[in-house]
Amino acid sequence: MTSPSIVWFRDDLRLADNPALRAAIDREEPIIAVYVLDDGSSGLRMPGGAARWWLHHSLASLRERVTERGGVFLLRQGPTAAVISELVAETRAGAVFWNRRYGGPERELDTGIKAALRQRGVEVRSFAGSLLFEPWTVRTGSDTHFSVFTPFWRACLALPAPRDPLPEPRELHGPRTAPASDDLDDWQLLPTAPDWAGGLRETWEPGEPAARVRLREFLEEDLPHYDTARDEPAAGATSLLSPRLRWGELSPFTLWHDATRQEGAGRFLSEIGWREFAWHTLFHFPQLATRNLRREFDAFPWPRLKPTRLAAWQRGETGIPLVDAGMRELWHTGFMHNRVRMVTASFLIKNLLIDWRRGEEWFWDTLVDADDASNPFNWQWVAGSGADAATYFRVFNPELQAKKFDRDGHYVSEWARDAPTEPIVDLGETRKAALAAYETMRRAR
DNA sequence: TGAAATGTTGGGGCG
DNA sequence: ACGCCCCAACATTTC
Repeated sequence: MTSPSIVWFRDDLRLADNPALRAAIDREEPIIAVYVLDDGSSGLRMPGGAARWWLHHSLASLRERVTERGGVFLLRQGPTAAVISELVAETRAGAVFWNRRYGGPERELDTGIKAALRQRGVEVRSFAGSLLFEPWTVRTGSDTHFSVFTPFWRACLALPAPRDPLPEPRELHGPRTAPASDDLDDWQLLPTAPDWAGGLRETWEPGEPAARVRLREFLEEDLPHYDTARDEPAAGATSLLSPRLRWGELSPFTLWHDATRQEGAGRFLSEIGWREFAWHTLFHFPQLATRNLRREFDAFPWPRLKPTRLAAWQRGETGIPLVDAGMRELWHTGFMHNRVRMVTASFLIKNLLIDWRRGEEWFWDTLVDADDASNPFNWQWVAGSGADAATYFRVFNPELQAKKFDRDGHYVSEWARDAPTEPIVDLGETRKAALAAYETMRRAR
């Protein structure tokens, strides 16, 4: 009589360095891998359109890899807690393992599931797989959490080094008869009418093997001049690993292990540090996507939304070349170079005076790498309302930014060749209006 | 992980 | 040779 182990996959769509999967292997019972597509009833934020496209293909890749190794990979849809509970009953599973999540609704859900299963005598264990440093382990001298990045990251680096990554299993043994699974196509994660995913297909190959290829390539070819070239959107020198980390195709432990062995990786690793900082911030402030972290920004006098301006920004029709290039890269590829993200975000917030939440929602729907922490965190960083944020009066001038970081215009001509050239707003005047609005907010305190 | 305004300095043209 | 002015180039302050 067997009592299978369930490995519940979530934001960790990989075989290598997967501690939950490792624990199941060590338990030496048949393994049932499962991914649950929640129907939204649990308060979780559903992935946006581009993210669903990625999820589909990453799941397809992982399922194939599990199957190749003799395992089973199930797809189930419904309210998460009920789905897991039913699966345990149906398979008479003796254990459920997963890697931890750090968002508010996710933690609440996972805690409840853990308690309920344990009450039924099921072994439940969760593991650290998605963050190098778990939020409750990084504390200031006065036992609070950090609100400034530099001391935060210094404190992380002073902790015991992240563990070595775990090897990828060669074989997985499933139960004699596989439980039923949904058909991935029935989940309708891919866009159909219209199919707008052509640019995504041209740009990306989701899945763990391609993630590993890109990591190798980045470390060998791009990391040596990451410090300078990373700021130039046409240089192609950024890692492009953000969606790999978002979906867990690549473990941060693997990244850490490989990068720290190379000279001059400090800058890149500190970018990984910003990802950690964003997740820690979300852990301590679960409403990050909807509420200003700095409450004084609640008094910011956002004018009534002008939908045509928001639409012009979304479509890359602002008449500002670097902004339009960025927004078109985003629409086409599901990705935008980091510096251009800052410029387009600054333009929406400070030149169009549109609430950062509208921008956050658009990026959520169009980015393949948007996650619950980094996306709202970075929007609040630009808005000035976030943790260790840019002060509001730091307004990017997209023309100057283009001059500094896209001197030859390669990026703009790649993405905004036929974009309008008449700016919808005057950069100088709108900058002044934004500073005045900021001043109004400060006086309102 | 800003930009613009304002201040300072120093070389060169010129009377 | 000198003072004056102009203005780049850089530094500092302010938003």
